[in-house]
Amino acid sequence: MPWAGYPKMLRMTRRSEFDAAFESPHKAKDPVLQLHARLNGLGRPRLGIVVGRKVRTAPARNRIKRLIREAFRLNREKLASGWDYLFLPRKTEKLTLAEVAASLVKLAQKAVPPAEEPPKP
RNA sequence: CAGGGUGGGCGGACGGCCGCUUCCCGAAGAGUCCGUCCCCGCUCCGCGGGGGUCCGGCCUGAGGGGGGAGGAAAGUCCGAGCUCCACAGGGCAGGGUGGUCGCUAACGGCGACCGGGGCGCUCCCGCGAGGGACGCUUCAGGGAAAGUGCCACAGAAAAUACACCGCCGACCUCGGGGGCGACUCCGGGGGGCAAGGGUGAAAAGGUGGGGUAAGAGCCCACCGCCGUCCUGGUGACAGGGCGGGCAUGGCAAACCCCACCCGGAGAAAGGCCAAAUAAGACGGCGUUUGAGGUCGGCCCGGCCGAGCCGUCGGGUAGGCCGUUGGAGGCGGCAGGCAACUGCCGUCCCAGUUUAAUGGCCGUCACCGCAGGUCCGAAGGGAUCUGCGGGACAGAACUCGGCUUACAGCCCAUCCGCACGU
RNA sequence: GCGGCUGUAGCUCAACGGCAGAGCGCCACGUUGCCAACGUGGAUACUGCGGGUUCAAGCCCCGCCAGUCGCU
Repeated sequence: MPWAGYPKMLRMTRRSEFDAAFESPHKAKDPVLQLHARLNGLGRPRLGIVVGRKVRTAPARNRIKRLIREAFRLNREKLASGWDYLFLPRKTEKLTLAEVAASLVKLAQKAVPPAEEPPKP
């Protein structure tokens, strides 16, 4: 069983990090999610989530974030290290973990060019 | 019985796997950062350099243990604590509250009481107007004889009352008739009246009688109202006696008046550390004859006070504290109608910051629908199987309320043998 | 966290507390061979929602909802 934790070092926490990810050219989207990916030079992947006020209530926003976090956590093996992954939800109602996970993996592979994957330190 | 009303409570449980956050313990490890220890130098406080890693702290951390959303955490509508503004002073302006008494840290909250309004196949009294009892319900409920303003349309008239239809023909007068005459009859005018009609949300007390030409508080009785005194009550008020023929329409959630309350800003408060630009340019005001500040406006007084304001240009926007033990929860006893309070015992119960408290699965319980079986006279109930469902909503300094949202369940009480079956 | 403003016909806006209106748009008819323009007539609103005050509320008061703009 691979270690599937989600500590703070795997999260994006700065305003500047989010702004940089939005400026990145590596983008992909499908009906469920939208992804902005960016090289972070840290040798590990990091996750950022933005759920707008369009989703009215706080519990609904939390639900979306939790599902995306869970999908990220369980599928980290399939993601390229050294990248920041900023996700935005496009579908906001009746989400399931399975569809979020499928979308997340697919978009990550689509947005990140395999050649640019940095060597492990 | 179903189904409702009112008040109160709960807001799924258990297990498996994988995670998040915080606190504590901590095998072991590393750096040589700080303290400490040793040596050396300098002008003996101290400072600088070198070294050791025994001890303490910091750092990393296998593993173990404890805690981890709500009744509304929400809206931000009130009230406080707390922090800063030197103290939080006076007046104006502004805002808020509004029956009384109490509770409270405080409140626009809560409790009890008082007083209005509305409703009743209800009851009692009265010829009647109406009064009383009971039950339910509702009220932002100070002041309208300080002032100002408004009251559309309709209507004759809307607050100095008034006279369209109408009623009267006592008094004055004109015309006509009858009678010898005293006088009398008819019609009109001046005039008298406000009972009836009609309008309106509202028509200037009401009912019954007397009275009159007709009428009218004109007079009387009762009901209502006003004034005054007495009694009871802390009080709002209540009850009673006496007096007055009745004045005082409504609106203050219109301006306003009265009483009481309110200094401002808010944890992005505020404090500390680190990092970074620059001692930037131009313009204006000012240094004891005082700029500016004292986070809403004006004035006065007091205080601080040498810088302040505008435009352009540039830099940083990271960490720690505040930050969770409190008007605190639970239980018992006592006081009070109650809100609530006192005493004793006991418990420690989130502390995040792109923001934790979760994800998936299973079992049970719950609810709805469909079908079967059983019980009952029936409405229904019990049980089994299958399918579906699980609300409103996420702490962000902390409390007390208010308001709003909410699947389903439980308890108490009331309506309901029926106008649902 | 603190504060302001707005909500009325399909759209943009009016309305001393007294019967909710204007412009554009829409519909019908006329005009034209047809269309546009023009002319005539007409429809369209539980004034965001729920209460209250008042004889009477779009307007006054209270509570919600939605939108929008600021400050730090």
